[in-house]
Amino acid sequence: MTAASIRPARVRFAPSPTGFLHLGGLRTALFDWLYARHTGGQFILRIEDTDQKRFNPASLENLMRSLRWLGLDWDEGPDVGGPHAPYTQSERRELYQHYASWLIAQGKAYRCYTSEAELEELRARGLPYDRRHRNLTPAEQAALEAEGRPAVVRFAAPLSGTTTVHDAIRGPITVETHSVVDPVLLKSDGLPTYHLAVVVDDHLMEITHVLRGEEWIPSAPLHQLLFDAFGWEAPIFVHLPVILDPSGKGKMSKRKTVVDGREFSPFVHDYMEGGYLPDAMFNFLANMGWSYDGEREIFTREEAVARFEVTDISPKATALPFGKLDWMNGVYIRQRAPAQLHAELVPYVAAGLGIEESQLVQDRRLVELVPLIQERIKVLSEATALIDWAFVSADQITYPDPSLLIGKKLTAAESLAVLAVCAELTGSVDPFEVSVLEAAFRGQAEQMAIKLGSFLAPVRVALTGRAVSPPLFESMHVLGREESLRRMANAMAALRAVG
RNA sequence: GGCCCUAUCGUCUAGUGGACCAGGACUCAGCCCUUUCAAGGCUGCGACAGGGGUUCGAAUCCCCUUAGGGCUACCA
Repeated sequence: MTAASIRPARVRFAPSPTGFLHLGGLRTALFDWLYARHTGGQFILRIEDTDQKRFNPASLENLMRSLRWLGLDWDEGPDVGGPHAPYTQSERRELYQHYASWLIAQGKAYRCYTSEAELEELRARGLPYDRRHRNLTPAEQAALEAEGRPAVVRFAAPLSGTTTVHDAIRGPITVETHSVVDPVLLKSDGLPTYHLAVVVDDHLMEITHVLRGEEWIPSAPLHQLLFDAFGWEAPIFVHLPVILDPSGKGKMSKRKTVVDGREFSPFVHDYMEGGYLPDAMFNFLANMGWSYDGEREIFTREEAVARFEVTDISPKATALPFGKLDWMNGVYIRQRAPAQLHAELVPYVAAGLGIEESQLVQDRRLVELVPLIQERIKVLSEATALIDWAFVSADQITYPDPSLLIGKKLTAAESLAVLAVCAELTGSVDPFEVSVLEAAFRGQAEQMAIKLGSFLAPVRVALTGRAVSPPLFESMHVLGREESLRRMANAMAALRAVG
């Protein structure tokens, strides 16, 4: 543990509710949470909805649901309240107006009457704002006010010197102060811009560490200048590397993209619905820009909390390795207790089968099937495709390609004979248990001098309709003796029909 | 264009001047195991962007080049 983690940190995740939460945002929230928990501090959720034009009401619910799914619980926030409520910026507008007025009174900010059109003109000529209203005489200002022109409040940034912000990952970042060209603090609609709101709120909410995307680095000097202007101590800045597109080229887009023929979604809810386990996603994301120790990539939440340091985060942008996500999700699925996996699988399988969950929860077949597919699926949503044969009647197993019923190195006649003898065994074994079935079938295969794999192939296809299935004797047991016999009979008929 | 950030296997990463002819993971290939498919085990392919310094010694520090990325709004 380093000196940086001795003090309990107050860390906030401050998304703007303009759309669905994406993986980059979730990673930021995860790091926020990890650091708050590591230091025994607080994790705070704050909603930055100062852009009323882009506000999307659905995004709020999506956001909270996504955070809860990953297990990121917040100590203060819009729904749970806290000592610095409200936690929604649109409900704090008077606060920002007050601080903007204070800045004006101090001569550190001023009202600017430049219209959008005038600004557009400057931009068209490649020029920044020319500070035209920074030093208005009282008479000039009165005249503009009298015209009823809408005004914004701009920061009167210092005109010389350099400004340095300290980034916990990158060290000092220094820029020429004159490059900060009097940014707008208060918009003409009375709401603050991000810059004012973030500084005021981070100070008022006693935030100690600001973790945010590196796209904020360019405006960090402005924020430093604002903290200075207010006479406040700035928090520690931690600019997280951006997450790149899976192709590795460019920032991850906010739409689905296709790479190597596979579709990738940036949205968290697509992974929730796609059958990824929150534990796996947590573990996966924790490896994006941070690493546990260079050797282990699988670790628990507790282990990550114990070890997480903001100064260990890499400054390098990363492309999400989705192949590794799948692998890791598979690892977590295999680690699951069968009973828990069963519970997690029910919604997916019920949906896949098109039946009600209530019809499935008690179904003995699924209970038996879960351990069989546990090491064969990487995401929950793949389960149905592996076991749907167990939930249909014998007649629904058709053999469109009867040649599949022919085992490797066997003729159609031999396969038919295998099926016949297997049906006989199936009908006679007692008790109808996996080990008994296996012993009987093995003995028979040996007697007929057929490799077990080839011997079992016709039976596998007969029972499941496919050449690939969960282990055979267990599958037979799931179906039961009578159902197994029906399917073998049908298969033999299908094979004879082409034979 | 301007300002800023970054640079180790295809990808995610370890590495903070000597223990590195660079370690782990995913992917891929081969072999083993095997009841198909998986899972598991073993082996292999595979990187310090380039050039200058500093130093007895550099992946590690400095500079330049190159490449990628971000920002450049009364959006966040």
